[in-house]
Amino acid sequence: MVEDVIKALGYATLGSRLRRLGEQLQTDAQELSGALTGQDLPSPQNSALAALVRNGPLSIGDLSASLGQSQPGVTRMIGKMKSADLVTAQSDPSDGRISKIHLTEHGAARIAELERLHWPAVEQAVAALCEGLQGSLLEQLSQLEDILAEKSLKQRALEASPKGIEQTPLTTRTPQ
Amino acid sequence: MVEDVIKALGYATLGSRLRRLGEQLQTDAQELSGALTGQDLPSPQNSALAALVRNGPLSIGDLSASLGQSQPGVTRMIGKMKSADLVTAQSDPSDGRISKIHLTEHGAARIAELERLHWPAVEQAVAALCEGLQGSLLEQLSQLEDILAEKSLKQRALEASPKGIEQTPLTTRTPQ
DNA sequence: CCCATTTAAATAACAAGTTATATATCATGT
DNA sequence: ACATGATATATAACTTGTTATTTAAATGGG
Repeated sequence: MVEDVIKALGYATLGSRLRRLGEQLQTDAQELSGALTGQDLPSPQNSALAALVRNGPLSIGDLSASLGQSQPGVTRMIGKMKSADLVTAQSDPSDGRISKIHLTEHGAARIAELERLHWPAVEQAVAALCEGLQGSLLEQLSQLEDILAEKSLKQRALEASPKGIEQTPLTTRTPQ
Repeated sequence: MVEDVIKALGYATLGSRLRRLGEQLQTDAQELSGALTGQDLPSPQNSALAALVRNGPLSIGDLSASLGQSQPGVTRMIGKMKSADLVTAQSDPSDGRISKIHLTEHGAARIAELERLHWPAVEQAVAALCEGLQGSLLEQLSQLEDILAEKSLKQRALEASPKGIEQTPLTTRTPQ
């Protein structure tokens, strides 16, 4: 058994640790979603859909700010979402540089499904995961890592509520 | 002003949020390190060097477990570190499949510098950042995001201790 | 009115992670 | 002792993030 260096170094490697845990959570959440809806939506596209349904059509720049990631990254993601017929771009009549991203009918339908099945389930499962966390950030991260290592998010969620999961509409939620 | 969707959605997008914050912290820490040592070491290679100086020569597999990332990822990173003359590979005499990764003289020297300047500074700066965090995981993350947005890790660290920063050797630290 | 600057998005090149698969060596059972 | 299976690493292809640069459109000063 080798030690977990990232964990052992504490604050010196907090960035790597957050990133590592975040990647795992994203993967786990996507798996859970796949099990629930039968379809697979890449995790970053989830947030983009949420941004659009919450705020209406947005420019690439607004999406970039809203998701907290670089403009070229958003441009590429939107390109994929266009190919998947989730969104379309319409250039702004009052400013030709701006490309407003709209949901397609298919995209809106997909969101309805996500709101019914995916989003509340993931939120509930992750909230349950975090329920008992206590102490400093490092301590809470260790607890979270241990919990996740023991049993996957998907397993937990499916055991906790194998059938329907009630919904809280994402559109009306306020930032915390 | 557009809202921060990842933040607004709370537990539903915790994975993305951890990842995003982790990436920022890694970048910030690398910048701080650059300012202190004049050299730039990619953040993941830092952890690999730490693993090697703490545990001695390790196989690719051990490194993979120790860093908590996939074997092919480690193989590629070690390839870059070989090119940078930080490590060398020696195949294990008792098992030809195993490739033991050793520090080069240059790698060891580099680590000595990191132990003197980089690692304690980053640890101290990040610890200071996290000092006042309170509440649930989401609350602590929000606080951390706000603190970092206000002033970069590098700025803080250089202001707090513009000259020398005392060291606590990484090799003798115990996992928390 | 036109040139210079600014701004929005697109493109290119790179980094660092992933999974799936191939290759090479070791271990084992008959 | 050799064929079979297991294990360690390497390779390939992909994802998703980044920065730097290019292109196209809008704005503003002279």
